[in-house]
Amino acid sequence: MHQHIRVTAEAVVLRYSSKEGMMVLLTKRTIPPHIFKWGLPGGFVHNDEPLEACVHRELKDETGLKANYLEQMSTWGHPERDPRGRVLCVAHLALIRHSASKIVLGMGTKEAKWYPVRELPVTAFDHAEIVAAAIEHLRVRLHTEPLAFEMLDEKFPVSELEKLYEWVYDRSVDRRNFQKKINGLGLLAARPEKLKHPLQGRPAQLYSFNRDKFRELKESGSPVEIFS
Amino acid sequence: MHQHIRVTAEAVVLRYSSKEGMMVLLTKRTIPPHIFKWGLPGGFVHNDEPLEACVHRELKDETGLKANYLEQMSTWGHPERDPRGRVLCVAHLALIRHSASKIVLGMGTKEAKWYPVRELPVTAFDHAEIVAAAIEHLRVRLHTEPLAFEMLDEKFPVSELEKLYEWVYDRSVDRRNFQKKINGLGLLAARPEKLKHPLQGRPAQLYSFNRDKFRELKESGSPVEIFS
DNA sequence: TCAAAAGTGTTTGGTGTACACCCATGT
DNA sequence: ACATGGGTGTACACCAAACACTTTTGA
Repeated sequence: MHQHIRVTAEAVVLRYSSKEGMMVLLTKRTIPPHIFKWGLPGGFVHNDEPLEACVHRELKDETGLKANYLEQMSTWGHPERDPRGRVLCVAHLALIRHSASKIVLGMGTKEAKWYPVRELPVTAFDHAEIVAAAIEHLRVRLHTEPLAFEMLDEKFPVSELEKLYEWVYDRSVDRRNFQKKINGLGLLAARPEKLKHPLQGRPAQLYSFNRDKFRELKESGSPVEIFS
Repeated sequence: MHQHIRVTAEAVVLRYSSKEGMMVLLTKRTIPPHIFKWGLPGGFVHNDEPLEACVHRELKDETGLKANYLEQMSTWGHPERDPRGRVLCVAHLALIRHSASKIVLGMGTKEAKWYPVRELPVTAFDHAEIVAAAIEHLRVRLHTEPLAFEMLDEKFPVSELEKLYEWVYDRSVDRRNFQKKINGLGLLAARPEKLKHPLQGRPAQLYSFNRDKFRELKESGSPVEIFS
């Protein structure tokens, strides 16, 4: 008996801004099956290509974007998930900064668009499920891994970080306690400058993520809990 | 260009006992590549077979065992990981009770054996890495998921549960605090009987895991932390 | 001067952690 | 009686949670 299984690598690419919330990158299918529905960027893996390389390549081709962070998430292998036959999907989680998320379509490329994660259009295959799984994955990872900083600008006000966490965990957080906790860990480094021209209100102090400090904490044994 | 990628589903099958610690099930390869080295149970996925079904089938065929718990873990896709060509491995974590872990070889089946996780023999492919990843996976999951109970007998003394956690997190835990924490959650139900014929010392109270209570806690919103 | 967001400190309750003695059994 | 593991309670420290007023800016 000969095995015939095809494999795709796809990515749930997320960006966040306090204004629009969490958004996911989708591309419009131009061929059947599921023609004209929206799906995850990705595609068939080349024979000699690592999975992550495939995601990067397809993402570049389809949208011109470069993920700031990429990790494998889960593999979707239900035999009936694709009407064309057996197609395995190795799903990835990709994060990108809002400021670097402008889509540039290549020649003859399908349409691509950012959609609010909580207001998806009609999606192809099991891709809506995969997006949901990605958010669940984020929920687990954000407690202990500094993935939030992969979505924020290099310099950001604390409130932006806080709102990201509020979005992911879908609850409000006390500003003062949040700041205290984060400062207690020493993971943020204050920048000399402040946020220029806020839309309203007092300009916020800008911070950047102290990656070295995080590594240090992590290696010092005790588990690091960024957010509870 | 035609895609030619083969796919295997394999499992890191674990059992635990306080006497021997965590052990992993390995099978001895009888054909090249890596002939005579030890590898994970598993094999090529049938065209119309779900991934988990494949793991169950191969496990049954190769060792006569039935996993008590099975979940997908990660997919290993490096192009050079198998000298025969491109072979993707969808790795799973499987748990089994020590009392149900006696290997029964089928006809003409390869040799299979339990090995202490921290004293592996010479392994095939990247399987040693996959075992390490499984332990790491357990470490993350055991904080919040009741997977420990999938490895213990239906009825068990608290000390057995405690020692399992001590093994996984590789540190000692205060008996009294552990008991208090677990009882506080109400996840254990005392059984009327006590452990018969302990090797030494006072017979321990037996408990069983209260799955309904766990579900209830989980659904009541706040995240359940079984162990910190 | 008003609206909007940012910055800051104290109190309190709950929980993780450290710690020591007695109990039940087999030998 | 002794060795071995099982069962239990208390004190302390720390951290998470609740909570309100002042400051800085643009309009």
